[in-house]
Amino acid sequence: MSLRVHDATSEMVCTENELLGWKDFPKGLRVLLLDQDQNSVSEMRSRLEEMDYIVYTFCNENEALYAISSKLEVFHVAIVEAFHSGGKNGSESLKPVKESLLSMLELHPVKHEADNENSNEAEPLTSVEENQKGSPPCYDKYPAPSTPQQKQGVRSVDDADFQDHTVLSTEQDSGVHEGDTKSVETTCCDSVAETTVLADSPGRLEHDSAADQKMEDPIATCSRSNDCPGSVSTRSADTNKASGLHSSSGTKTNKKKMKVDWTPELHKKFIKAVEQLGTDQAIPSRILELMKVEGLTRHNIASHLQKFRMQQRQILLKGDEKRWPRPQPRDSVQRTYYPHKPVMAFPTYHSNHAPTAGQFYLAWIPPGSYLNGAHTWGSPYYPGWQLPETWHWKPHPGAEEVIDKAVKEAINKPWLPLPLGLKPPSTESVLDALSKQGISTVPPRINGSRRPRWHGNRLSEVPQMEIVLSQVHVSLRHYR
DNA sequence: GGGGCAATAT
DNA sequence: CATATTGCCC
Repeated sequence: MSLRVHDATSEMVCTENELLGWKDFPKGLRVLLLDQDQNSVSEMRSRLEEMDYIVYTFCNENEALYAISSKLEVFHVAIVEAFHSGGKNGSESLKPVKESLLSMLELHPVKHEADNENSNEAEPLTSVEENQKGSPPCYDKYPAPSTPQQKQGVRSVDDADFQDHTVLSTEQDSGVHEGDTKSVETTCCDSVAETTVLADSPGRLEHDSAADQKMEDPIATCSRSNDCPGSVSTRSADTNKASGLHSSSGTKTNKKKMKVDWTPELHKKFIKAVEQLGTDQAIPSRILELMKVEGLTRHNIASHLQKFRMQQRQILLKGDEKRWPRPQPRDSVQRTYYPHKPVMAFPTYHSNHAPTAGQFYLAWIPPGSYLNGAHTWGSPYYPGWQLPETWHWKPHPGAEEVIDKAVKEAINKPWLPLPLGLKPPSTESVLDALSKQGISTVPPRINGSRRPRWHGNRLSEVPQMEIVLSQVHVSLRHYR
């Protein structure tokens, strides 16, 4: 997916004029609409829907960020209202949103003029600066994948008439390169001449020549700096599994552990595997075998998983933090401009990039999981986990207590560590409650020698599903 | 041995 | 400083 972020500066998310410019986008454009103001959301939504766009509304960044980060939905356009009304300037307050858009949607911010001359990004970025007030950010005229890469980068422009446009754009590989890539490119910093070169299936030879890197290569990214000339790139079909390793037999220089470059493509595979596995099954070893990326070790995945989980948590925390703003340092230049700086993000358009149903896979809690406890598991925010065509996020959680939300968050996302300040219920109380609920399948280990420990907010060494489901019941009582 | 976490390294 | 690696504990 590709999108741009466009900061505008009207109080409302979008003025009449601005909306007019949006009318010519293709039908079915998937719009993420984020605005705290319920009325604005409603109005915007109806307007957009009149234009035959598919609108997903969010009144809280947390949810929007989650939707983005967990890739619940593929959005073409994001219209985001900055929530901070004072203090920070727009770009600062929007940071989490932008960051999420960037990182989770795999946009690659590049310094303004730092156009790396010869490095072909795996996912070329196109950036179009939007200067004209009120006009829709130009749409790149449906750039085809063949479009030569344009100026890359992220622009943040503050012009005099209070337009703060941040235009991000990239092209995501529209093709669903379905699991063909089964090797990981690792890089090491000393000269490793022994590169395993294998011809891949479609008659194309992949090699390590940095100068000859093709941008459509899913995982060929070379470090901009030339300090890593010896990038080992292996590629193989499913059949030859050990093909990448055989070279190590003779060469000792290759023994060194090579740093795994988690390219967006690799990360995508990772995400895919994680999604496919679900929360309780998303463990390194399974992810590893699902990714089928040659050369990737379980440790690599474990590490990446760790980072990924932390990012997930960060996103959630940032969302809550913003809902509970703390006093801003009275510093420096108070922007007397419009306090709200809405952000619009929209993609370059691929006529052949109609989102497919497969992209709507729910990230962490696949539908059909936890069938028994679906009713208890379901969050008010994710009613029924329907297909995105039919569901919409609950517009507004209301003026809920922050603590309540934190609790719900913890319950709904038990795979995440508990937020700071929220302690899990004591093991005893959980066990007690479980037994009172007639859940007798849990204690096999518990009755044994060792007593379960808390990992994050779930018990270990008990059947995951049971404890997770049970905890939904238990926690509601005991957290409060 | 594997998962998770934290320290360490780059 | 972010990210990947390594080590340690269970």
